[in-house]
Parts: sequence; structure tokens; C-alpha cells
Amino acid sequence: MSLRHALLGLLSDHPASGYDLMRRFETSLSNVWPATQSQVYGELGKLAKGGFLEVAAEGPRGRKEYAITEEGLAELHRWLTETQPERMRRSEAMLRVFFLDQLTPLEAFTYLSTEAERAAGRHEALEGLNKSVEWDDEPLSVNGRLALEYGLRFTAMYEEWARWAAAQIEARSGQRLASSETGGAPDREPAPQVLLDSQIVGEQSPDL
Amino acid sequence: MSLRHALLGLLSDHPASGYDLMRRFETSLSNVWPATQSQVYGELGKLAKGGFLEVAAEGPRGRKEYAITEEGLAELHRWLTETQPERMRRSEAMLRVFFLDQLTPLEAFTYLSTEAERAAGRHEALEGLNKSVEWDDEPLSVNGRLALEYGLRFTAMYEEWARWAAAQIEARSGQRLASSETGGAPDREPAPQVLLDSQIVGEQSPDL
DNA sequence: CGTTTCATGTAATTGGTTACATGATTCT
DNA sequence: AGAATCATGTAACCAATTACATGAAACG
Repeated sequence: MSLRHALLGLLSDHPASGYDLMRRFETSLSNVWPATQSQVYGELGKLAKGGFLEVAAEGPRGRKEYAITEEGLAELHRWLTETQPERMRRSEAMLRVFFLDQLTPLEAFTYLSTEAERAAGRHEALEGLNKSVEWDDEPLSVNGRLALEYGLRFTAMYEEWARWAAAQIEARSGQRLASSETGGAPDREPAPQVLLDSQIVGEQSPDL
Repeated sequence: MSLRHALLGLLSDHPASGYDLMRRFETSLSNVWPATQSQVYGELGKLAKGGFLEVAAEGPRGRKEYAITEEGLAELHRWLTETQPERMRRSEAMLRVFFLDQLTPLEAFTYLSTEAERAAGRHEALEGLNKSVEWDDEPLSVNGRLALEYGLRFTAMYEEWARWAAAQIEARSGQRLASSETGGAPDREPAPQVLLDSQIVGEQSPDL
């Protein structure tokens, strides 16, 4: 039930329409808590009915600008302080590790090396972002910096782990498996330079 | 659609009934890919209908022992080698970080410190497990060791990040926020000593 | 005037969770 | 005899995804 809290969180900053919120989900929250258009509109309706939000203004194309109510702020605060984050379990990447013995050592090695490459690419993108951002003292900037740092640490950890794991497989196989290019991605996405809001966090990935 | 592949993976080792598989989900895969009883039985039916599994034997209480078919093995292999793991996005813990500015510095500090404590507890449990296991050369043991190592690295990384983030909040607040006991858990679950199969992985957690 | 952007919604489907329902076998 | 375990299934519900549907306003 975190979508509602994500919406309350975004609206605690300032009022916005469903359309505005959708864009903020795309730019800021996509990798932390993605949401689709239908979901956003649906949940906004429920939140308004429940008294957590109210339609503060109506605009041009049937635009409804939602504002958080006292009740909504209270609920957001309660969620942040009185409930524990549900830690997420499902990781397809780790599920695969579990069945790696179904592959030849080379195939397993390739999988892990590719994972390492992907993590490295992600890490690089984050570093680019980190440099390109002018960090101010606004709250979003502060939170964004925390999340970005998490992303950097996560991707670094994951790459190292995957390289270590690949080496384990290689050692056990008794063969040299590392080829010149192990299936790594030669062309890597360039680090995005523009960012609205705190895209930063959008660029961070909890699983990778 | 990874549940089906988890089932195929488990059955690639040896035939089993829905009931057996459920237990293996609980002991080995719970933190990587949890599944409920209804889901397991439902999916087994679909997989059998699709020709990926077959009922190899029928036992006492209507027990149906499923065995993987050639087609099932091929699908498992295809999944492992030809598809990329979908990286997971939703992290309630990180979503909260995004809205930490809605809290007082002390409350934010407390949240992050508690997260650090939880990670530390998890890490300790994993280390206990690591010591208590006699590692042999069986494939499950090898895979389990890879996953356990991931868990160790993840929890260590997360704890460090959370402590760093808490310190950031403290520094910005201009106050000393760290109390003698910051809301940390004084009583920590003891590390489980018994483990079936590769519980190891069951003890590893992708998010916190 | 045509395209893009803004803006809202509904419907169908999938994957997952919780709860309900049932009964046979084994163990003490 | 009674409890625990083995064993399978169905139904209701919820959250999320994809696709469909519509139209007003702004921009060029």
C-alpha cells in the first residue's frame, strides 16, 4: 500500500494534478516506486474520498489540482515514523544464482560477468549524474543525495560481488573462462545530463 | 513470470510434489522468491498442461510427484541464458528516504539508525550461518555460498550507508542527535543453527 | 490547421496474498 | 483416539500492467 504514501509524499511538497504527479513518478521515483497512469488516477480518487487529499483548484482541461489535507499529512507522518519498511524479497537476479549449476561453467561465468558489466554501467551513469548536478540545500536535493549515494554504493558492491562470484566459478571449473570480451556490453548508455527534480533517485536502483 | 522458472529450477534437481516444493520455497527461496501454496499448486498445473512437467508418480494422499520434462529443461536453460533478469525497482525503504524532509532531523536520524541496526542484525545472523555450515562441494552448496556472500556484502553495505546517511542528517541539523540507544533493537534474533538444503539463500535478502 | 502536450478516465488481464475447504495418513 | 503432518485444491481480493478511449488547449 505504498503507492498512496508516495502520492502523499509528493503532494506534501506542493499541490499537483494527476498529470503532474505522473511525471514526477517518471522522473523522480521510477526506480524506487514506479507507478502507471491508471494507478495514479485511481489512487488519487480513493485518497480524496478518504479525506487525505482535496481538490484545491480546477484548471483548463478538466485539470484537478490536489492538495494534501491535515489528515493526509498525519497519515504520511504515521507511515514514516510508526511503520517499518517492508523489505522486498523478490530478486530475479539472485533466483538465477540459485540455479547456476544447471549451466556449464562458461555459461555461469558469462551470466555473472554480464551482471558485473551491467552494474558497472549503472555505476558510471550515476557518477556522471553526480558530477552534473548542482547540489543546493533544498530538501529534495538532500534526500536525492542520500539516495544517489545508496545507488553508487549498491552498484559498486554488486559489481564486486559478481566479479568475485565469476572468479569462484572459474576457479572451480579448473579452466580459464575469461575471454577478451566476456559478453560485456561494449556500448554503454551515456550518463543523462539533464535532470528535473531529483531524477537522481530515479537513477538509483535498489536491486540492480 | 519467474515463479514458473523457480519451480523448473527446483525440479531440475529431482522430482517433487507440490507439498515438497512449498517447503523448499519456505526453506531455500523465501527471501529470493517467496511463493504461496495456492500459487505453487496453480503454477504446477499450468506447467504440466504446457508440457514442461509431467506427473511421474502418484503417492499416498493424492500425492502427485512432478518431474521436469526435456521441454522444461530447455525452457529453464533458455531463461537462464537468453533472458536478462528484470531488475527490481520497488523499495519501500528508499521511497521513505525520499520524503525524509517531512520529518524532524531527530526522526529522520532515528529512521536511518534503525535501518542500520536492522541491517547489522541481519548481517550477524548471516555470519552465524556462514560459520555453522559445513560447506561441501555439492552444487547447492556452491550456489548457496555465492548467495550468502551477496547477503553479507549487501547487509554490510546497507548498514554503512544508513550510518553515513544518519550522520549527514545530524551534520545538517547542527545538533547532536545520537542518543545512547537510538531506538536500536536490544534483543536480536539468534542466528539459526539448523539448515536444510540451502537455507543459506533463505537468509540472504535482496532489499534490506 | 495540424501536431504535440495536457488531462482524465475505464476495462481486461496478470501475479500475488489470504482465507476457506477437505481429507488421508502417520505418529504418539 | 487424537494430534500432527501430508496433501491438494478453490474463491475472493488487491495491486499492478497494458491497452483502450476521449477530448481540450497550446504551439507552430
